[in-house]
Amino acid sequence: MNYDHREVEGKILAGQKKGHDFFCDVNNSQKKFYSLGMFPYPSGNAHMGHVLVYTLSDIKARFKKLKGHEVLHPMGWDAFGLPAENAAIKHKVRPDSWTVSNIAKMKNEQLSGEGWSFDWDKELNTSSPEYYRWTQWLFLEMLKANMAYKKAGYVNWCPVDQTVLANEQVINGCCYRDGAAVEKRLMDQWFFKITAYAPKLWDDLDKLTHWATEAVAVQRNWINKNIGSNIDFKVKELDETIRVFTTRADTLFGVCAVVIAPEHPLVQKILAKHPSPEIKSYVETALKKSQVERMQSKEKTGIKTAVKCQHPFPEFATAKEVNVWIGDYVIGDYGTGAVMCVPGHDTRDFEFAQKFNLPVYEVILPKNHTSQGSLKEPFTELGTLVNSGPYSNLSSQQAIEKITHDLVARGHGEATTTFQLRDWSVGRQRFWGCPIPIIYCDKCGTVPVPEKDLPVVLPIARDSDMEDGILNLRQFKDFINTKCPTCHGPAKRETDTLDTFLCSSWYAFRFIDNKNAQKPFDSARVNKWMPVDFYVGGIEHAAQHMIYFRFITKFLKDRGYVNFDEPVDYFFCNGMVGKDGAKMSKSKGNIVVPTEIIENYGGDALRFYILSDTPAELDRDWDDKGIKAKQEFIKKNFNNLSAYLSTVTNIKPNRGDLSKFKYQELLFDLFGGLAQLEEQLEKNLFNNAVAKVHELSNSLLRIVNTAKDLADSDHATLKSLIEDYLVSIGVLLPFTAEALLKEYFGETRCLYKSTWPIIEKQYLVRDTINIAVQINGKKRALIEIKKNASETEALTVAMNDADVQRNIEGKTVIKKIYVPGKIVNIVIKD
RNA sequence: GCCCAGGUGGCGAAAUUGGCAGACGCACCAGACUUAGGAUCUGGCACCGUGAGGUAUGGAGGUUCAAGUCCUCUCCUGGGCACCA
Repeated sequence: MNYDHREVEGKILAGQKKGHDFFCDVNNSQKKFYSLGMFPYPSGNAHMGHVLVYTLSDIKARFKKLKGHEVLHPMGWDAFGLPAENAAIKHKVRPDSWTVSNIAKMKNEQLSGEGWSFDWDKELNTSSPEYYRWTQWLFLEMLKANMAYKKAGYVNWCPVDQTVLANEQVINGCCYRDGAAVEKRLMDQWFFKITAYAPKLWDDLDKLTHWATEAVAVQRNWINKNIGSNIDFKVKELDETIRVFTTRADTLFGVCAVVIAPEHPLVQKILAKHPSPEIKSYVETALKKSQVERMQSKEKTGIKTAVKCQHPFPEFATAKEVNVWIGDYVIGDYGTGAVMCVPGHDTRDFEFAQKFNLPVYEVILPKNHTSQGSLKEPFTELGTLVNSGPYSNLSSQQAIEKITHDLVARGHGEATTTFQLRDWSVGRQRFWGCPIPIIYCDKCGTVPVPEKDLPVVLPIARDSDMEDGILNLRQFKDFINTKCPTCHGPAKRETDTLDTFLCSSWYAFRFIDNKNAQKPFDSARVNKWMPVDFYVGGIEHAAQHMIYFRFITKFLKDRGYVNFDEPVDYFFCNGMVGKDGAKMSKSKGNIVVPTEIIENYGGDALRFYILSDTPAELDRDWDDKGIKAKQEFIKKNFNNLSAYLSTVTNIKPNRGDLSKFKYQELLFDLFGGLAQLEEQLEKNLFNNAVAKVHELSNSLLRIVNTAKDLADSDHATLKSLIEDYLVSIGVLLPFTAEALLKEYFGETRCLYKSTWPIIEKQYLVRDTINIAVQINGKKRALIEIKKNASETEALTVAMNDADVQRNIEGKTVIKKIYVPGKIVNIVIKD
């Protein structure tokens, strides 16, 4: 047989389609393993990123299956979202047809030749009514728990996509998709109260010990817990209070102004009392400014109001009363949307004060320093208080505690914790998404669609619906006009659809019970199969998807549907696959297409190459020479093993008495190598596993190619060792391994259902070992000693070594160290 | 500014608890077989040095019999967050 990857792989694939090879029995959860790669968006184009992700989930799945686990390795489609809608508008294809044909293309043509062990029985599609019915159910659960609400608020508006964006979709003030500058707009929006879970999401980060550290860091950054104080400044004139948030209550006596955000509710009240065209115009301009503009203008802007507020400790304060300013450097929805301006000890406040000539008070001194009189720049670190009445001379830490305590006593403040995490805006003004199950009735108000009426089915978009280049649920009168579930009078449906991140926030649960028509999933079953044991995906999903996934899990737990806190035990962040030092992209023309690679080199070569050399968590650069070498490695194995195996077809593989086997060295190499391969697969050191397969192959082929005139018993042993080798490397090279097993070993089963070889541990050690002899820490000789050599024996061998003798000649030996089995170190001096 | 990950041959990288630095592969060099080689096989390959030997894991110190690995300081690269009070 001469290796031809098309023939070998084609045969195996053809066999798989007939069988049910990768079926997971979810009722068998005694020893379960859930391996999951983040499911793809069905764009119709599989790329190398997909190849890496699913090869990783597949290696893990195959390995665990051989080790005796019941393995769930499912695949599905994150099928709602903008591209389908854009394609619809551009090419006048129905989004549902576009999606369905892309799924078929990806499933049958693009994601099939890599030898992945997906259980297609568990397939799901988030855009199918069978699935999104339960996404709607989840929305209703949120509503029931008072966790979903609609409010008018400033939202991120993308002028290009004509839609609202979540905070997570705004990158540096621009839309994550098209880079357009995001505007602020006041709109009615549905939100999920994820902030209610901020403390849990924060605290439980400590439980994520098996997550990629950078992913945890991203989450920490995003939730960003700040411990501080809320402090009230009374506005007597308006009988109002401005509450500011600060982490530095110790700087309270350095306040020169209170600055509120343009969005702050008090702005309108101030304007009502003191109408001012200047203020009105400043606020309007600030609100209209996009986030980019607000961030990019380095210069501080602001405007003084006619209103003053009172220091909570007027008796000790230098400024007993300070002006209220409006400044757009204050963020409306962080903290209380108001800050105390302490120019002496905060960089931004300092810039603000410089710009508007506000007084700078020095109230914190660096440790062991005296007053500088006037501050040239803000001192923002902790220190010792000064000019702070009775709090002077306290350390910052002491003062934060004492001042906050005293504020509470006066009713002027409280200790508090603030999170940067904002509520999740889940509504999208988009057609191709999960309809929000809400009906608006003039009589009854906002009425949730009763559960029995789910799903609220998305209407079918016909060509005529897309004529104006717009596709929106508002166009579908039959959809909008409905009856109120409560009073049965005429009513209208919600026309916003749900953020696709909601669809993907619970899909891992549904895989476990994807055909359930009564419930989103069976709780007992999900409790057995979750959390996901191995979750693979890019770091780019560490913020949004992973936060929502965690949030929904915690929410479902509180609602009694699941009994675990965290959905993912092990989160593996794969690196990116680039070419020529750059990200693959159409414009650069450096895209490597997986299907073409499979056609030219084979699926096994692709799998083997994509895991080789670079650790899977790091970015890698595609190299055509690399995959060529892998193809040749596979070919060499296939041809050489075939050549030997075809000469011993009449001999049954049988380990027999290994101690009598002719090639004792092979036993050491093979069992040792397999033990290491096992450990590397366990620890996700995939590039090392590839190297180990190379080593195993080198050892085995050396023997196989020279095996002549052997006794039948030696042939039987060798053949059995080859079988073990094939089963284990089949985790990485399933086609090649399975083809040889079926051809020469009478194997009829799928390789997936085989078992990991038994490793004979007694062959992992040799009778004698080579250890290095160091002199003053430098290697000078290599000696051979018995495995169990005593210290005296080892040192004697070392001291008698010619190289050692030469090096210590004429010197005084001070100390001799023997670390059993490791090293000898002789310390000498002149 | 804050957070995270890294820095080891020409390249991608290996290296249990500190214990022979460079596994495995790419590229390269030499040879064999070939009409041919972008096929295959054999050997070589950190650096300096003819050699003995010396020098090497970003840099500087330290701990230790022994440091890529531990400690202190420092430089550089990549990534994330960011007027978040």
